[in-house]
Amino acid sequence: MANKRSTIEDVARVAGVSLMTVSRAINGRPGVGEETRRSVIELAERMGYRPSRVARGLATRRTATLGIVFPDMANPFFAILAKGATDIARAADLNVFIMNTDEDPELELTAFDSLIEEHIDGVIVAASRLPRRRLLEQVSRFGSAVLVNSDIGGPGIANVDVDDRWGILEAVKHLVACGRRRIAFVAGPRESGSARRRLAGYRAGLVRAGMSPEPSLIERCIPDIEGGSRAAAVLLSREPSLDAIIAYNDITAIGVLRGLAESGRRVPADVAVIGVDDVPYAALVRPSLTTLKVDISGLGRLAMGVLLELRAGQELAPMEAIRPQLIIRESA
Amino acid sequence: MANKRSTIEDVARVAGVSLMTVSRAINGRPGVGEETRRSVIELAERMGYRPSRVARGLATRRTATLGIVFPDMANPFFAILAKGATDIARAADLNVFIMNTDEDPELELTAFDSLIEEHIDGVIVAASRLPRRRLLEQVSRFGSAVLVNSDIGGPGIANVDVDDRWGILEAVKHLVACGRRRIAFVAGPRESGSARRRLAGYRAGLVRAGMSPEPSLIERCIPDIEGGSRAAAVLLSREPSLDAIIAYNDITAIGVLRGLAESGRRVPADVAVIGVDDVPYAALVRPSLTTLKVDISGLGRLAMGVLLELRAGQELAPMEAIRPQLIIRESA
DNA sequence: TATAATCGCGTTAGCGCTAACGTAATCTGG
DNA sequence: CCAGATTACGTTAGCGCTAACGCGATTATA
Repeated sequence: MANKRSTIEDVARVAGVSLMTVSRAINGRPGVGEETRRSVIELAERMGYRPSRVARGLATRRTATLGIVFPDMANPFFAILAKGATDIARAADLNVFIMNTDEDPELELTAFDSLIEEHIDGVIVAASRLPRRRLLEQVSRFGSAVLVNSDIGGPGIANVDVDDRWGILEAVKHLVACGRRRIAFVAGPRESGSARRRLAGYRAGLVRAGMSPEPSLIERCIPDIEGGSRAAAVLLSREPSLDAIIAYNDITAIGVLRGLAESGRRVPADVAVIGVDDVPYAALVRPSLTTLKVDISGLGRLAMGVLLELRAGQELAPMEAIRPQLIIRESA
Repeated sequence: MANKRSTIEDVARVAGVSLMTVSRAINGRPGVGEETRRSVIELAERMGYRPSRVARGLATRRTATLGIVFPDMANPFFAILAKGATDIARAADLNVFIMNTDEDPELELTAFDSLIEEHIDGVIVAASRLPRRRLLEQVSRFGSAVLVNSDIGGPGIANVDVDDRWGILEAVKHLVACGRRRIAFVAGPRESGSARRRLAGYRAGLVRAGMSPEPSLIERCIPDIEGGSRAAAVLLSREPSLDAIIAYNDITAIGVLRGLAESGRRVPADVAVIGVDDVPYAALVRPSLTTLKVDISGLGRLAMGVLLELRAGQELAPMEAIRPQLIIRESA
């Protein structure tokens, strides 16, 4: 096996032309006659010739490879993001290294080092665990970079975001339109940027509806089922009159559903519930969950599209944002 | 930004030694004095020098990069598999290209071409959509390859499998031990290799328990909730006395639960149900689902481990298999 | 003490490709 | 009909690194 691969020189020799003619023919560059080009391409194909991207990378100082750095591809959010991004990259004949950092800043740094060693042309970073300064320093090492859900800028750096604030604002608007007046919010972890933006959306939504956000209607929690369930119980004991709960995400919202059921509240008759993410189970629980769906794949495609523009030299890439969509099901 | 990266030559010049001394020092190879080595490494670090894997790859004809090819990383199975595999690769300081084929044989072929162009050292392939001959032909282009859940062999090719047959056999054994005697099987799609192996396990399990597999207790279906629900109804109408159902996977099993509920059967009192996969939702449904769990991450780690051995020249890699584990919950 | 083995380093020659320039043949236009 | 532009190639010089070999100085061995 592995019968030595043929090189551009082999092709040139057999074709009876120079290296450059083959190179130009293969890469569709001018400077070769149509007939020569066709025959060279055909010969190359017959010989099973495949250009070495490694050699090409060395010669051109562009590798036609990119990198994506995020915490964990076992998390569907990142998996789908990467899928969307690589779909676009593939269409442009670019390969991409996907690096998991396991939420570990040290591993994230070695990932960046590794990508530098691979001489990649650009990088997409989502949910970095590095402090702002360090992150900026790292992404600046690359020719171009796109940051997802971050507001760090600089030359050759673009941003692509989910408009969480806008989404929750829509959710509040929907609940108000349904006649809900005591709307609570389960806020998720304090450190999370998205949690912060969602909370801001909640507050802005209430204000816009002529209400004022009350601290007693806001409860933080660990973003899992148990956390959601407990948060619901806490909110209910503090504000028995509440008639709607918006949760940090769907998992939390499912917990909220449990908590409400255990307290004897009916959903949506007594209390409406809205989650965020539209995870697959959201449609399966009883009652099925009304939720804010983000087109994650679209987010990935957008990020990669912006990166390609950046790579091509279109320096100006303003911040792009993707708006969630309210999926109305039984719970609200 | 992108202030020109320093090369090995820069380091050598500043250090006042030759290129090779730097190369040897950096790569931990013999032929340099301890003192020189330390000072060179320290200088390289201070200068922010990172060796170019591209140049190194050209010079050594080994790229220290690998590839993984599968249909869809938005599918958690593949995402987790890739995660496990890349964890191991990272520990060995290898980078990996992850290629999605979108279930498209054409795209799979271009993925292989692309990986050849990248000159990767080895590849892991899962759920190829290529005919056996073509797949063998493709993976033979690489120095080493590991196939997941396939039985294609050859020089430099190893296999890593989930022992589906054994798993279902265990499930049958468990049901028999619980006193079930009319065990049905929802078989999933006919084309799937895993479906075939699971069916074989079901038959073998019955035989081993002294029963004989009856066609009326086997029903194929589309592997989604609707399909599972319908299959349960069909089985029930054909064999009202059945007291257990093993489903192709958890999604199907959840459908089966629905179907049984709609027919007024209680689970597990009247009918026991077992799924396969242990998807997160399996623990959330009512009753919670007894299922066969596969350590997918372990499968990925195993695959990558075998690939690394192959790459290192340990030619002999017999077929390795991972056995599912029966997670006993309420449904059985 | 002579000889071989070892150590610590340097030099040379590529790996496979392309950028940049060179050159002969053909074309174009006034 | 001839200068200048254009076309269709070829040649040369690297990209950044390492394999392989070279070579003097030190150390072990007979």
